Amino acid sequence: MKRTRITIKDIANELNISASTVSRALQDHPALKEETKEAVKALAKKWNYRPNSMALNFLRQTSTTIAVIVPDITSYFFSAAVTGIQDILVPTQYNIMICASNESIEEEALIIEKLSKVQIAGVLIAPASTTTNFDHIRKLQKNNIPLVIFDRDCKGLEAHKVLVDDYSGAFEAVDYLIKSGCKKIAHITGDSDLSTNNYRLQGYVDALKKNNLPVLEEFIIHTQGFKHKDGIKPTELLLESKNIPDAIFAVNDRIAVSAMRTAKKLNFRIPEDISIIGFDDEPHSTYFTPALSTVWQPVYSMGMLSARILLHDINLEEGADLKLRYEVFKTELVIRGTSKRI
Amino acid sequence: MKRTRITIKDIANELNISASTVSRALQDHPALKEETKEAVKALAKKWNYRPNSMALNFLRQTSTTIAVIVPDITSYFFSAAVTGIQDILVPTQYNIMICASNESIEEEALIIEKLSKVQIAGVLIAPASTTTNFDHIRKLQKNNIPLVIFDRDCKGLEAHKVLVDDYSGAFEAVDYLIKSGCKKIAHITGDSDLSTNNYRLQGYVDALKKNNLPVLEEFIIHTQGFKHKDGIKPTELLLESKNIPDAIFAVNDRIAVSAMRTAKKLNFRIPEDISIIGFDDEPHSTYFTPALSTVWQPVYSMGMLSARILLHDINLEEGADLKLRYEVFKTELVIRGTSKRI
DNA sequence: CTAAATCATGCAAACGTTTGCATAGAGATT
DNA sequence: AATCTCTATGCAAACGTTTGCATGATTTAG
Repeated sequence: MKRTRITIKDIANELNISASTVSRALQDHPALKEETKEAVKALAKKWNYRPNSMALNFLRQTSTTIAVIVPDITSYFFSAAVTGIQDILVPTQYNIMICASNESIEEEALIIEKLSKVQIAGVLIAPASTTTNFDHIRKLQKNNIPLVIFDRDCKGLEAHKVLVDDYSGAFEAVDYLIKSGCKKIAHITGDSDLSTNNYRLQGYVDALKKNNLPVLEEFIIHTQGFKHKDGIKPTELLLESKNIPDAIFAVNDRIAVSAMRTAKKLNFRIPEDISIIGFDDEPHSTYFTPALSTVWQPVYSMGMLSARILLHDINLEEGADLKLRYEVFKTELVIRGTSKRI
Repeated sequence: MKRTRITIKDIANELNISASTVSRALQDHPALKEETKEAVKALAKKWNYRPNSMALNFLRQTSTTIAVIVPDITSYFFSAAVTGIQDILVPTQYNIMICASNESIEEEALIIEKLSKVQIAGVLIAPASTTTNFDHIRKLQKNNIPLVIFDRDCKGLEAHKVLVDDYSGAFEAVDYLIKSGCKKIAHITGDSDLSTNNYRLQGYVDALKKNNLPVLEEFIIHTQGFKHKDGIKPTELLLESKNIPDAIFAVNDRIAVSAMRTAKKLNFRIPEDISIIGFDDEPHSTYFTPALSTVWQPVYSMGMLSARILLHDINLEEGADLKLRYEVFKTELVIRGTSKRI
């Protein structure tokens, strides 16, 4: 009981005309008699004719699939970005293929390898935190596949980029902490291979410097992952040391949240004894007690703009000269309960 | 500077043999001379030949794309399920296309409409909460596209189904609350069109009955969405009424979390004055104070099994008789700080 | 030494659609 | 009546690969 789809030939046979006429009729070709067009369209509708997309792809040698590569779809941050991408792409003819690299450059390279087998129309990528070598990404460019890099920068790689101003986001947060009376501000940062982490770290350092506060190595703690559990040890380290900080600026909300819980367990009052500010503004961050102060990122807009830029690139005529876009979104400081009011 | 991919014909020309021989050489056809095969393979490698997947798809009239339709990729629950699906599908030849219905039957139907234009190998779907009519899903079946429904049941639709035992998950949670001394247990439930909500409600009701507690209509509050904000009003309603409950069993963690915050704002102590149990066990639920008691669902396993069942169905030989799978996963009650110890 | 069997390879069709070019028929112009 | 110009349609190639069948060359058997 194998389904055989209606083809253009079936319609042609039924109406005793050629396949080309049917094809043209369905495209409203001006050279055709109105009568013929109508007959074709009527039968096509009656028989529920659907063009065979695989024949089309084959003919044109391009597919209508756009790939999105993100480090982790489980995190709110990337799933919100993907939502933005979808909201732009769904109304178009393009379909979206979402791939997760699990923060691993190896998996990322494997994904690109697999994608290069199926032809794709374009790629949106937020590189893995371990991606320091861009050969696999360059391979896409060599194959003339339109590409947009978002959220995380690939220094030295020329491509469309849509980023967030992590530096000034971090700077503002730390500057606020200082203005609210904190003098010993620690920073829990992540993998130093990652551009976003570095920009945030730099913002932290510069805010201290600007306010004539010392930059202490013991106050900068590196952690590996982005998950809640990765915030526990660093916080214990800070709060059980001799030189206890009066504020923690965490690289993201998850770390901030577990710093909060760890501080509470160690009987610190928030924000009286220790202020905490995160980064991301995940939806549940408001619901903690006290509610988390954090840095909001326009992640949905970032997804949308990335998708728009990619679409534009894909639809560029052959010869047109390509102008690389470099877009940076501003963050917003959201002060809630884990930091003192100015 | 348009890239022209190496084709089988290019190799054939270079070696002065026919395209068919090249094709067979690459497939290790036994009738070919070892010598020829090696020459072909060597050149294919040297020239970095990649089979044209669109030609293949066209020839076979099937694609290697599997679609996953979920109500919302932003929620931890579905993104974790998708991760399970990916972990099964990525090592195969299949590619995954993820689509979000935004809990809307209209968008869901639109997605299926769009998907039926591109041929797809199979579909995994967690239906939207508003999906009460299954015509669009049946259309897939009519087109002989393998299908697995997961997480949410479509009563009356015959298909592979992979679900979670919401009923007993809810029953156990409420039974626990009663055993811990609660006598006036309220339930914040969701959209009554949704199978999972109904099973949870039924489990709640039956647990009360089994323990000879009255089922009070005023203790069953319906809310529309699944987001944090949807839990505020219902909780206020409950805690500001004349008959104040001593426990709230919430339909999911997000609602539970906002019930928690609302209760705290109204100066209830948790769990002394009011116990709270959620459903889902999202990663951040542990990090609230007190940590949220909840019902864990094996969502990752559910995703994996769904993908495995779909793969099996896709690879079924033409005539083989199809046996519909109906799998139900057990939940696990996770008692933390928002409920009293027994 | 001829016929049969085996081996290695080529030919051509098929998948569905589009599109440049050709052409049949009708009407208009000389 | 011969030529020209439209108008409406058909023909055939192209996209890359696979595969059943045919075929030429070589080896083996009788």
